[in-house]
Amino acid sequence: MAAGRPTIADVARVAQVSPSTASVVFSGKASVTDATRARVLEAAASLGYTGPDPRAASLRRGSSGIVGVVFEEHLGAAFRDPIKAVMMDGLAEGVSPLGAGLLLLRDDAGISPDVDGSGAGAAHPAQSAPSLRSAPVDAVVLVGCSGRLADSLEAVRGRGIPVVVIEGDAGPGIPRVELDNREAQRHAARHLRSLGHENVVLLTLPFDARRWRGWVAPDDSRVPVVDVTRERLAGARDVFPAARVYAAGGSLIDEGLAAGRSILSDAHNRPTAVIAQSDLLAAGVVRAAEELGLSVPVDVSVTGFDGITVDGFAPYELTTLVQPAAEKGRAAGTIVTRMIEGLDAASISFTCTFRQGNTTGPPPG
Amino acid sequence: MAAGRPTIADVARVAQVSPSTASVVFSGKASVTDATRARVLEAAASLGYTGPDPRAASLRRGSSGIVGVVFEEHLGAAFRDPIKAVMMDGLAEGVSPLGAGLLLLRDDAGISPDVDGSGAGAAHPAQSAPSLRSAPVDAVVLVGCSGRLADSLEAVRGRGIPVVVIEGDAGPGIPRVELDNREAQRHAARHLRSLGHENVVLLTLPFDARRWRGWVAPDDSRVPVVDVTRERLAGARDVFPAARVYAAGGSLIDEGLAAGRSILSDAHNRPTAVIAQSDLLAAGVVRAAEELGLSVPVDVSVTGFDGITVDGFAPYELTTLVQPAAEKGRAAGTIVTRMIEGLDAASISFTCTFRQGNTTGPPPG
DNA sequence: AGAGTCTATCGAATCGATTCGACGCTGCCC
DNA sequence: GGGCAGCGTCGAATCGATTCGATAGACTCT
Repeated sequence: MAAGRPTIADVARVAQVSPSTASVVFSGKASVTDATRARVLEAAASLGYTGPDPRAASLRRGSSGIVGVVFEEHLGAAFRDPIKAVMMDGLAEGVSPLGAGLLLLRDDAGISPDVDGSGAGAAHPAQSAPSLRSAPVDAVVLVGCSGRLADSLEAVRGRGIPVVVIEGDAGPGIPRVELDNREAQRHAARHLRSLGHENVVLLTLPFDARRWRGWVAPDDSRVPVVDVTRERLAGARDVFPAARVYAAGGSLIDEGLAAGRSILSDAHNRPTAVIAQSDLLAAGVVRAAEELGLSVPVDVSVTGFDGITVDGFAPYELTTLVQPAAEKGRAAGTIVTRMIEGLDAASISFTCTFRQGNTTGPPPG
Repeated sequence: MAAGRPTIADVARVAQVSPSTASVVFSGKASVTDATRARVLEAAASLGYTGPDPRAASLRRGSSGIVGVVFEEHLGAAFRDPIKAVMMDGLAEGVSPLGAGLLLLRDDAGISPDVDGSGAGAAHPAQSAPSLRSAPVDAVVLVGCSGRLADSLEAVRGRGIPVVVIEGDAGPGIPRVELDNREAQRHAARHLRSLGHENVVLLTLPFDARRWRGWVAPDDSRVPVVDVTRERLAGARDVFPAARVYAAGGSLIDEGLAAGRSILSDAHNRPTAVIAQSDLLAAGVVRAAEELGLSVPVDVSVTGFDGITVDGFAPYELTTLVQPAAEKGRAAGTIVTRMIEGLDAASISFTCTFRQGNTTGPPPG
């Protein structure tokens, strides 16, 4: 009689109700007599029916309850960044009114869909990467997207799916969740200048996906393609236009430590302050200073960026710019929620809060 | 003419082919004349058709290309654990032959589906949490699941969806990806004993979801409900049955630091070695020792667990048990892939590698 | 008591694509 | 030249649930 899994039609038949009624029992979209409900539930139990097939439901309803989150890097790398982790938490919360799950996607997708047109031979199955195109998402959130995947994005938008970008630019018409990176970094720089610092080094996040590290020569015209790096760098230069620049290979204490050694080891040309573009980098610089027998903030001042709790960094408390990471995620969630509901939503910009810790002070001597 | 988004039928009509042919052009499942393909593609372009609707496709094909990953904690918390982050990377790789994305789900779902039966008044829309039941997944991976959500799990299995558990027990018949936690921890303990240690303290991961911290009295009969904690504890006790036990509130350097202060501060009853259940905890204990003017490994030995690179911990190199985190994830991916293909797959157990660092040595005196 | 208002249930259409078997056509080979 | 193989295309059935409008019956209000 029944082949394969039971369907709601089978349940309806056994319970002697119409499929519509059975459906309603599971969705709760209309009222049903207790007796009817009981009969349907009983029938479902006897058949081993465990609820409506999500695939069929999402086709009919036109929505899947899934929000895609696109990263530009290895998933593992994304999760190791504390800011992104917190942001994901906020995002999960922000989309929860949709009853939505988060679908993780890497940004390397977007290869054109037409496969080999070779006539002869068995066509290879052509492994499809998990792609924006083929994912049943109700909305998409791009995290620091790098601008390629433009075609996938176009396809998604063509399907009428809302898209939001967090800290990045995905072209006109796509709402963004932004941070006042430049203004905030300027604030920290002014703080240092008002303390009397003049010889300052800027320690930046990676300039591009290649993540090379080292001094950036003054005549080097390379501009960071990573938005965050570029904006924070600009903010620091607003105050210290001539400051030397050192690029780190990533946001890690160990990267900051290595960079700090390079930056601070030359006693002749040692800066009195280092402006780091992340708290982890800053923590590394502080470690490097310790190693070299320098005292923070007496011999050298260090500022961070992010406002996270650096695990294992106590009793230091970084002078830093606290960014509302969870709020950023939540806002992205709220925006896509609004867009799904047909309301159109504008970009939103968040502001960092300057927090004075114990890693900055007047320059020595 | 056309209302709403164009469908493949519209494209077919414009291209003057049958829907089946148009479908084939996009899926590549059969061969098509170049001319025909071109006509279809052109028609699609002119209509703004960006490819098949994933919802419809997944209904018909019976699979969505999505693997659900269920965590027992806040998403953010999960990502901050380096082991989980690496494991996710491996998992992403392991499921990539499916062309699958990873759907993040929290474990708090599974509330019964029958909503309020109140007759009067407008029924509240009853926000549905993103749930295992309602997610269009082809397979499910449980990460350290805590055993509730048994009902959701039952529903999923009832639908014939493969389930795998990483480090946990989800009942009989569910394949597991395991680690030789007990054996590995025993190895580390024996290493310490062979060095001559006798007064050892065990610093554990949380016992349960409440995450209380502090000494566990010898007569305390509480058994950790968390598998990992329990097994590693058992392994250490195999060698040091009488060792004192201190539970941490989480796997963090700061937790290890706080615990380390408690454990090491009493000069009268100071252990000569601490067996920590994670590298981050161990790093914290080393920091605590430093703070107290103790030298590691001269005054006190410390072992960790996991084999991660603790950011900012150099030049120390923990004596620890290296677990193949990425392989664990990849194996889970492989298993669900096999199960989806109808092959049945057995549980798999991984082995940790003992790595001698510079944080263990003979006891003082 | 009659008219009006709910309420529970039902039927049938619909969501959009995929797929399998059939069919005609071209070209090859003996 | 006739039969056979193979390839490209088509039709029609199917995946499983949701939802809208209709209907019949029960209840309320004056």
